[in-house]
Amino acid sequence: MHTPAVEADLGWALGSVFRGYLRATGEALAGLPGGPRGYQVLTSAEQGEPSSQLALAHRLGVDRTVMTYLIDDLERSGLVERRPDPADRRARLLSATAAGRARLAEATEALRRAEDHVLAPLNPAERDQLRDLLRKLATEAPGENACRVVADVAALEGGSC
Amino acid sequence: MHTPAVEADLGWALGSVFRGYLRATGEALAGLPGGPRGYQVLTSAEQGEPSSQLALAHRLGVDRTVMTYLIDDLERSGLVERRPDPADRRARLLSATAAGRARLAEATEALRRAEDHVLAPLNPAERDQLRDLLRKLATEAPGENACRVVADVAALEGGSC
DNA sequence: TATTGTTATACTCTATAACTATA
DNA sequence: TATAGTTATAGAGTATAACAATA
Repeated sequence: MHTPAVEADLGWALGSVFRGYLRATGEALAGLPGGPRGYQVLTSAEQGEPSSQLALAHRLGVDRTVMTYLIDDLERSGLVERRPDPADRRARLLSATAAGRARLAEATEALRRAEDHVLAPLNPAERDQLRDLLRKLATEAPGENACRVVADVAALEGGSC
Repeated sequence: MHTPAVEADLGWALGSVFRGYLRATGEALAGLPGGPRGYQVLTSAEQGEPSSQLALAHRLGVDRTVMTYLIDDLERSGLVERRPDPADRRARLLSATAAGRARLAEATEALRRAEDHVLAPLNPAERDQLRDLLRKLATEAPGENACRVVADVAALEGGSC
């Protein structure tokens, strides 16, 4: 065959695209603490979503300790603020500062250009297709959001989480 | 808006899908040295592609030192063999052993089931679409295969690598 | 007793630098 | 001199465990 087997592997393609995305956005988000992850935290903070650090950590697929470090860096840079949640004083409410909102706007624009670069081989219709398919997969993936992450082979073989 | 901003981010979707893929395949390929990466190396070795470790490392997006460790583990498990290339005795030719080919066949089947699990939210047509789009993106990405990986903002802004 | 967040620690993965052997 | 591969070392990123505060 002409196409080597590795190039036909879904995992290879996925990893390859992901690396390309991280490289492009790493340049676009240079200086923003946490890179793409920091951007996502900043986005969430700016939205003022009433989610705890723990809930946000789950959505972003990171450990809660990693979330602490991420927010530490963003707070040190004056982009976000932590306040105790009046309703549950164990939890912290995250909010973006004025500087954070400004930085987010810049980052969003830089990110848009970087994504255009990454998606360059696809035409506009294909780009929309890819975004839709990935979003669908990410939001409806079994075990990712619907269920909690459990490394259970039986569940994997089963079907409904 | 109802859909929180993070879920609309391409990077979030890509990372989320990639994590789900790694988790599912991590279970499917349990015991195979190197996991998905080891599978890709084994695949390449079985194909008998006349590529050096260095060339393979580039295709897989890893450092050449990582490739050494990967092959070390696969060789220790008796799945692949290294032989000096007669044409260039600095280089090594990789080949799969009988055990390696058998293990690859098992792994391929396990991987197929894991991918079905990961792609469960998509219908058959959508799965094909996603595979095609990712493959197109991975093989035609600027700076990934066509050009060498260089962290050059000017090139990024430019267009042709 | 369970949970949120933090800290300290350890581990894994990956990259850097120096080396050998070939070219 | 440059390149393929290896090794040792260092670094980034991540997870584990113990702790404080609160529920």
